Parts: sequence; C-alpha cells; structure tokens
Amino acid sequence: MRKLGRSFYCRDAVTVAQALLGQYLVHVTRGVARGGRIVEVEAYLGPQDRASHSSRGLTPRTRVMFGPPGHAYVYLVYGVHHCLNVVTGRAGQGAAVLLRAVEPVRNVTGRTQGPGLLCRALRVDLRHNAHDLTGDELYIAAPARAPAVAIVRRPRVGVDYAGAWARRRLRFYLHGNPFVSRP
DNA sequence: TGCACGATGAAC
DNA sequence: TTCATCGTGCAC
Repeated sequence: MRKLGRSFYCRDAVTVAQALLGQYLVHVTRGVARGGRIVEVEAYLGPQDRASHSSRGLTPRTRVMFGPPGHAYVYLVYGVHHCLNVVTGRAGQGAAVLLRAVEPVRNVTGRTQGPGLLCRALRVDLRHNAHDLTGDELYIAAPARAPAVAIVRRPRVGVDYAGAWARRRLRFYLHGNPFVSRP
C-alpha cells in the first residue's frame, strides 16, 4: 500500500472522486489500523454548487473546505451522524469529495454503507476535522494491486434543495459492489 | 439570543 | 413516513 500524497488531492473534485474509488481509507487509533476500500463518493464543486456547504461562503464551518487540499472536512448531520470529506483542488476553491461507503477490509465492525455508518465503523468524528490526510493517523492509500473498476455516475443523495445542481451526476460508485449505500 | 434546517439512519 | 438531536448560519 502506498499512501496518497498531496498532489493526488490537488485536482478537481470530479477527477479526485473517481480516482478515490478502489483506494483504501485507513484510520489508526491506539495502534489499531482500521481500513476499508472506498466504493462510493460524491463530488462537491465549490461555492457555485448549491448542494455544497461551501455555497454559503467562507464561514467557521466551511473554513476547512476553503483550505488546502488533502485535509479532512468532517461535519455533523442531523445532530446524529458524522460525514467525512476530503478537500480537493486548490486552497480557496471550496471543493471536496464526500466518502459515502467503504467495503470492510481490516478491523472494521458494523456496517459501512452510508456516510454516517462509514464514520461510525472507522471511528471518525469531529475531532478529525481539518486533519491532514498525508499524516500517519488518518489517510488514504493505494492498494498493491488495483483491479480495473466499472464506475457508475448518478445524481447525489439528499440534495433535492439544490435545484439544477441536484440533477448533476456527481455521485460515483463501483458497479455491482454490495457495499454501495443506495445502488 | 432564538430558530429553522439539514450531504442520515433506523424504526414504525 | 416519522423521528432523533445539535451545530450552523441567519434573522431579529
């Protein structure tokens, strides 16, 4: 496994989103490494994207999204679940990719099909907000052998309020993978 | 200072 | 279809 470096994230969100499929998300806590294969993601493009949190502009919460790429943007939804994003593009752009589902690979208990379940299973919460993904605690790595993958494009989930942006096909997942949240 | 509202998941 | 539950952003 080879950890993804900064340059991986310094690309547009759509490119990074698709490139993330099949990569391994790893979280090391107290010597225990938990890992899952990323099978479903969504791209959020920036302030112009009405479905993106960054469409509100630079606020205390979106500060991380507008920061340098390769960092984790973690937030709480519905006061209950956490969602993990990776910041992409250039600093100031406000783009990110939401990790929606992983396939359990190592030391993962519980379900992982959905952004909230993924965070629970991999023990990711608000403490990881702004965390540098090129570090040794929470990172993404390329598997030794990456099989060819068929990618499906669909509209994003739960963003009906975003008008035309809700219809953009910015959700990507691995075709036929049983760990996708909503095939 | 108050309030409406979620990039969800689970129960009914 | 309803609800849990709380941080955020914006109105007052």
